[in-house]
Amino acid sequence: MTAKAKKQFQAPKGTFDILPEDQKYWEKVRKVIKHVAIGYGFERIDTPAIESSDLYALSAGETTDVVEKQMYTFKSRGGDPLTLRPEGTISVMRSFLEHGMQQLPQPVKLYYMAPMFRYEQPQAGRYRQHHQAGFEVLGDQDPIYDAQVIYVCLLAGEELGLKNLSVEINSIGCSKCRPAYRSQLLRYYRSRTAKLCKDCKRRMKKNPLRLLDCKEEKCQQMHVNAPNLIDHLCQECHDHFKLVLEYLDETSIPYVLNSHLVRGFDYYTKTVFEVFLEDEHVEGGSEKSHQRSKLALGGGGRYDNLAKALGGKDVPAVGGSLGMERIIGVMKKQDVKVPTLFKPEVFLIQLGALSKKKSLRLFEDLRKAGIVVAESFGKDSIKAQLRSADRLGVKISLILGQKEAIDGVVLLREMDSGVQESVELEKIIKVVKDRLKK
RNA sequence: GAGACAUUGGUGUAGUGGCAGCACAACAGGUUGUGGUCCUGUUAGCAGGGGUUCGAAUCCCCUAUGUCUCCCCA
Repeated sequence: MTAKAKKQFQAPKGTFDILPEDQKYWEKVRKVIKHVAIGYGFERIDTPAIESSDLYALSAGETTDVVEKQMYTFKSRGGDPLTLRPEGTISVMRSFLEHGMQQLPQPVKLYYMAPMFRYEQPQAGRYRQHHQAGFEVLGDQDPIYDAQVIYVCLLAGEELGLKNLSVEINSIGCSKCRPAYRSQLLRYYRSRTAKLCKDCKRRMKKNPLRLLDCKEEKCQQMHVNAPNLIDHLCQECHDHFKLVLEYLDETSIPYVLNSHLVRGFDYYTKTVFEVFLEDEHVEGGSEKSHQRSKLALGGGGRYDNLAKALGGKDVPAVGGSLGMERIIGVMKKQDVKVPTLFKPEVFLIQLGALSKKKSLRLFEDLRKAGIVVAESFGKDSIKAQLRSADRLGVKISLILGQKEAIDGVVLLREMDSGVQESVELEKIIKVVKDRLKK
């Protein structure tokens, strides 16, 4: 490939190819997510990668970063503008309402694994197309499902062999108590606006709850005395949150309350949470670098108002999602072992025109018998083919030469010892199977 | 949207203004139809464009991509 062609045809910025060598990680993650989901009664749902653009403006919040500047939106011929989905929850709710799933036994538990699209500056662990695995429980307001969703997210990580996972949790109230809190918060900060950093001034207008999350030291000093959301929850939200925590106490989940935790979408109510990896290898060890080392693997929360925002009836719901790229990144970093996908046991070698023709049939007979076979039929020298066999680490090579093809036999070579014997073609499958058992 | 650093064969790298080298990988050989180790050979690169210079991988500018801070998020 010339340099020019390479330049011209790179994968688009912030996207990447998942190459064969990495597929084992993806396969493992998909398998474990599916296993955990099914174990907890979640059924698979797949929604389109495109949705009506209005869907997101109505639900996620028009002023959220994602809706404001991270969506891939385009005109569809003659129809409403479409958007490549930036997240999964909204599509699931849209589908729930569209297909009248309120008529099913409640709650409806759904899971998905799908690519998401956001226009932003790529960095490590942050892409324009990334994959999320999500769990949603729709149609039930019981706090036990908040706890279950959190548990399932963490469990998926643990079943994948990840260490040092933890959960941060908070309640951001509901449409009854949050507005009141918000105005209290604004009152507190309004007198102190001058001292706030540039970003916080913007946050005051856009999303006051985010003020609490600021990392600037000066701002943080102010946050200490700011009104605390937890103290301003209405009775219902308070009781709900208390129960969520009590249920979590029954699990082994290491959770931490974080009263500053706020999530990026407007549709969240009551419980919000994030799954983190506590990184042990912090260089330098300063407090700042320690904070940075915390990597968010996923998050979620309750979204009781989403259905209404989409024009449906009240559907209380809670869900969470995990970033698959980030999980795989941690698996590699923590050196989690995953099985190789293609591990042939037998290698079929052909020599000469006649046996080359016959090898296709023999290969298929072996495969049909459940034996994992490999070949390099395109190479004609026995040397090259044996080298391939060796590289693949097979136990047995079958050599079908010109002589053997005529005599109706095949040579069976044990790769470790180099011992060879001639076996009749009709018996070869049985013999190979016996040898592989040893 | 703001700032910093980076980019040399498929991969990892050396080369600070004077012949682009090394290792691994890949491919082909090392005399009849036999792998690993070894030996030989082949393929393949200065991200793209412009500028300075007798001469640029090297210095300057622009672009692209990557990485890291912010912002935000998975």
